[in-house]
Amino acid sequence: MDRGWGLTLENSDRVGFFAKEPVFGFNLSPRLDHHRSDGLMMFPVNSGAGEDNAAVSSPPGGEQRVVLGEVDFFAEKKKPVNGVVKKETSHAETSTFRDVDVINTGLQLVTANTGSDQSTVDDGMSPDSEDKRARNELAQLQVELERMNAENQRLRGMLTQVSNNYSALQMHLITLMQQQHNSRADSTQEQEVVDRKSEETKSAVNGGPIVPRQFLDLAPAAVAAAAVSQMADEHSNSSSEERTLSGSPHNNTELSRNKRIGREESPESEGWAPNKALKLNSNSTKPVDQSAEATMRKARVSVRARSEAPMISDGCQWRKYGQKMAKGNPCPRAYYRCTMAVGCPVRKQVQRCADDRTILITTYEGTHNHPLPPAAMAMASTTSAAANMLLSGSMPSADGVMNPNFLARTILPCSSNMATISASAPFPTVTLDLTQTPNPLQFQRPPAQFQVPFPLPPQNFAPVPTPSVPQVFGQALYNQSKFSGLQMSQESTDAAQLQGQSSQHPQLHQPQAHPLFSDTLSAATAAITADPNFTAALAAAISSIIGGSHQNNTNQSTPNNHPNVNTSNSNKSCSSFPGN
DNA sequence: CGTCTTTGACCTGCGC
DNA sequence: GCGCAGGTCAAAGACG
Repeated sequence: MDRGWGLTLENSDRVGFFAKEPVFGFNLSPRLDHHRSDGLMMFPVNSGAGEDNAAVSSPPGGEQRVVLGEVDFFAEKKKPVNGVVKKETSHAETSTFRDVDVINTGLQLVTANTGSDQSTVDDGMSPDSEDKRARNELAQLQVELERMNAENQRLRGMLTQVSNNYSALQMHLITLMQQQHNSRADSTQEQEVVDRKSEETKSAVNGGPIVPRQFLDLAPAAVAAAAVSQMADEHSNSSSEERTLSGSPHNNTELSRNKRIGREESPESEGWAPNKALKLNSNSTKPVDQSAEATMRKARVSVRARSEAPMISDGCQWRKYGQKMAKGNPCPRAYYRCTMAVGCPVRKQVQRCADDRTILITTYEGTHNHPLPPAAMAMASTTSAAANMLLSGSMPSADGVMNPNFLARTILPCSSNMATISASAPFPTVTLDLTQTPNPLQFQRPPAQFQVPFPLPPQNFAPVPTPSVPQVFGQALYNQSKFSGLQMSQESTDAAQLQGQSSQHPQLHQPQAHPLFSDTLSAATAAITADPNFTAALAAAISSIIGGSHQNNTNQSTPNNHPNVNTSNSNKSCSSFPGN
């Protein structure tokens, strides 16, 4: 190496080539401060500007570059033209070294090139040179593509790991909450009996009615279950005091329902095969995950849309398992369960509205426990987001009283005709009405205080089968040719907005007061649905899905026909349960 | 033959 | 306790 090629690492982020003499017509243009005491010249390649570039490769001719990992060397060369050395443009791009091995590899490439006989180097203008240059660039592009693919794989792996960790942490949190809840249950129960007797005595003395108290559901369920049960309790006519004590109807209901759920969804039972043993084992303690699942199943999302079809296509596979005539509705109600995976707990009920039979009411319940096809993801994620937010938002206030208005504002801050929350139903239900005509004045961003400022989950990646990942509603939009771009762009926009709000408005974290608000994934997804633009897109997509197969439906929301979204405090939506 | 739908029976919660 | 209503099961039939 008479030419003195070498590589110098001055420090961790500074690297350059040095040479004793110009090589192959390249003017390495060392800066004065890069001359070394030993006669070598230092050519830093760590600059973003063009003047500090010092990269060499051969053959000369055209723009040459040597790609060393993240490093992109551009040559500043002087090409003889009619005996005049003409300086061509050069510029540097990324020059951040990450791996010395990569640097060494690149160095070998450079030295190998520079070690070739100069006679083999043409003037860079011949067809061979053009072809070679093109091949070089193609090879470089391929290297870059491989590097990007590797990076993509790495990011996907990280995403999967994060999702798994999130699920594990969530389950751990629920378990801890459960243990803490159970540990306090005994002492609390005794204390509540004392308190109750004290209150009864007080009421008897005052002659006033006994005010129903809000008790935590002492059933072995997560706090979320308690909160939702409270919600149901609040709208029940009977006194919660009786239920809190022994043999309360409500707790019997919970136990019975959980018992049924345990029969249907316990890990021991495969799929929907009945499990008589579990059915009879009414005293068995149900696992925490079953309680959580039971809680999730309580929340429902009802979608009203106009359709002549017996069922809207949401991308999932369903199997009908029952049909009943509901009171007050001449149209039968059909019961479906998801058959895309064995044991998927998601069910839906389909029924036509009694008032307007062109309206199809689809009520979703539960969360898919399996990856969803792209066509099903939009529907799934949105309904699950609504359900999750319903559960997360159904937190008692400091005084223990539920506020349904808070729920309505939280889930769909701008919803009025579009979405309502029925807390009086046996299950907390969010109803998305996609049959309304639009009101452009209502398409404004929701009040900031009702937005949940959490970063968005990376839902644009391949679906990761995490049990708690919101999956229920609306992902039929996802990747369906008409709407994939719509939803993805909306999500990214919302992600940026939400993240920005998160950093700029720390007070918006107030809803995190309850542990379930730490469920950032669901909350974030709920925040997406809280965005009127998203709900509009959702409504448009669902309507279009329906309309796509039934072109005769003209009075429905389309991408150009957004439904209304504003606030409603309606406590009694036109749900799919006319009898309620 | 396997899958899906139909449909009557059964279970459970809740109101009276 | 009884009846009603919602929800589910499971056998039977239909279908490809």
